[in-house]
Amino acid sequence: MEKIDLKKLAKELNLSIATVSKALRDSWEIKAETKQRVRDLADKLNYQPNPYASSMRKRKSQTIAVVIPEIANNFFSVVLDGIQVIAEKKGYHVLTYLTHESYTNEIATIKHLQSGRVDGVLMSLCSETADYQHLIRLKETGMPIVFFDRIAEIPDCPTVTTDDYESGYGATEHLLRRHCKTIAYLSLSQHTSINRKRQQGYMDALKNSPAKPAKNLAVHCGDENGSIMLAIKKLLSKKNRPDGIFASAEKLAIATYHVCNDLKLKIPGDLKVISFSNLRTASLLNPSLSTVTQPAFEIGKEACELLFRKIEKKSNNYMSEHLVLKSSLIARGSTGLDQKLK
Amino acid sequence: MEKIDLKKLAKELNLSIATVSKALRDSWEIKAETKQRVRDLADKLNYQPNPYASSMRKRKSQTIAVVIPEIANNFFSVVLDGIQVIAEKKGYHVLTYLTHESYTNEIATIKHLQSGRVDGVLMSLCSETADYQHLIRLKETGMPIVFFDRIAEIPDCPTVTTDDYESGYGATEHLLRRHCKTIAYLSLSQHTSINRKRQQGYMDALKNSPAKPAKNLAVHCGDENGSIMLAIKKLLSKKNRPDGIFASAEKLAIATYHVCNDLKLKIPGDLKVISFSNLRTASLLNPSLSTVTQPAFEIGKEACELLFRKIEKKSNNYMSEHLVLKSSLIARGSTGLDQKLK
DNA sequence: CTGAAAGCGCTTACAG
DNA sequence: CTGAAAGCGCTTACAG
Repeated sequence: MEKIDLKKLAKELNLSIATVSKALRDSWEIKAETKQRVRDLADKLNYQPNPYASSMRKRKSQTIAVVIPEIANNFFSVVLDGIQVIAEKKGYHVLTYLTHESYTNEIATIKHLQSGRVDGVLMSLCSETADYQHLIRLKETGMPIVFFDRIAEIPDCPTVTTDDYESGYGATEHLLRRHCKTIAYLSLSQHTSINRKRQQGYMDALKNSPAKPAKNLAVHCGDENGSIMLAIKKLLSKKNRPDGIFASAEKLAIATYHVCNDLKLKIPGDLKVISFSNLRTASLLNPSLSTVTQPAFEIGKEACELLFRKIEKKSNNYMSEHLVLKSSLIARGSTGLDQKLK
Repeated sequence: MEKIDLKKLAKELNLSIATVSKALRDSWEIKAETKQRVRDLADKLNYQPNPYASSMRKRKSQTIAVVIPEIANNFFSVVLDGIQVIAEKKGYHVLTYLTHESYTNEIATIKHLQSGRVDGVLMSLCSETADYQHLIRLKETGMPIVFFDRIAEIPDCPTVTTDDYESGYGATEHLLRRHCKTIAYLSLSQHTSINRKRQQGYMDALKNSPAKPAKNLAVHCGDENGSIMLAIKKLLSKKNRPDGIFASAEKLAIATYHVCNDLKLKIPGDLKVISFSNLRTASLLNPSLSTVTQPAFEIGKEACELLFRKIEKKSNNYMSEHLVLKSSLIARGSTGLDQKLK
């Protein structure tokens, strides 16, 4: 089956390429009858316009890029789902790039994105990223960029985040109410803006607590499974170990469960656990896991909608928007509250 | 910051566009000194070639499409991870399309893919797909297609699957050994080839069983969460309810856990459960879930590698390859085996 | 209402 | 070793 293009349609119809092109785009310049003939043949021969030719001519690619640290992750895969829904509605295509939490990868990807392959970028920083020069450079080429969750604060770049300070405060308060005296805040990396906010919420909640817990324990475990297990094992093996864990990422909670199994520590008896998490099985774990859950699907949708707003009124140098969505705290068995919530 | 293209580089360097282009592609026609000058300026000005212009000229897009039913799913998101790893290594870009289990969406996506937007397609069928005409048409345009997991059997299209018959047999045998008398095989949809194989394995295992379980119970629950819960609730409310569940998809097992909570049925006491699943938290569930786990990451990698082999020797009409990877059965608490496996 | 022509930013066969 | 020219498949301002 040969590839069919405008030229072939034109020849077959005894029309010029220009006329066929206009007919297919439903131009008012073309009379109805001609449009019909053209469309009929295009349908019959299953004509699909070459997107790259149009892209070049129109200088827009109908494509956006999503740059995320990883994909095999409940949070990011659901965000992506939300993004895809909006992009599809707009007739846009979605290219995905994974940085695998590596700054070097992130730089290479962002640099490539200056090529004009996409009309806009949706992005969540990798944990190593502390410097935003590569992103500022991309932005300065006129590329619309919207950050979500792990954001960079760059002028004119809209962001979608969740109420990280409040969630951090709330989760800590929850542990305090559950009578924890020593609460460890676990995070993967200390550099992200999110982490700063969550940890600040945690610290403020401790400060305001009448109970005055003994210590402010913040442990940065790194990003690798090995280092995470090790850090948590070390933490929980001490004789003055914490009696509460506030995990800022799902994998830290999972690792905590495993370590508790190994060390024969009982959750919630010996240790109460609450975690930022989008696990769909949180309520089925043993014990069910108390979570702070971010609205991942909405984050994806909102971020994508902000991006399209930015793409569509590119010239308009309007204020950038910063959307903050609410996470929800769901108390379950790991903090001693095993009422069956639906 | 203005967009920089070959023309600008050429002007700046007092060279022709052709020379600059060749220098950047390291052509032997260009002398070393010129190459250096060109590269230096390109680096300095952060030149990125317009990919769509090259694509058009070279008639390849350096892009592949991944068409999957959903993304917010442990299996598919890990497969995608594997695909991305290989694609990135090859310098290819990855477009993702979700069919959301809808045949209509699948047809529209596949039709679009005839446009030349991508050089190859990696695909897992949606559950509604029973007719392959749209795929055959795409293949006949010369598009390399590799199917994984939910495959279509189409000449010249390589496939990557797992040993579904054997896994179905093995999981059923496992339930029989755990003294189940009536085993329900739960699936989302009955049309997929995978399902046929798994179910065949299940039925043969029952047939060969000395125990002769009372019934051959295969329940097709549909794809929506509502219909799934309903079907399972109905099944487990009967007084001659099954004492074993073999779930061919993770969400069926999760629904089963929820229904058991509602109906106060104990797993594994009243009901034993084993499920195809890529849940990373299977071992932490209450009770831990016995699983048949597919090597999702490898599936993605292998499928992507097959695709590149196909893309690279397009002319060569070689035999299509059919790769079958092994799933692993991990017995846990939900079938009464709670030894802590690591 | 239709068509010739220029051009999007590249690559490559060919001439010099 | 360098460059002029054609062309990838479209779109669009312009002429008729």
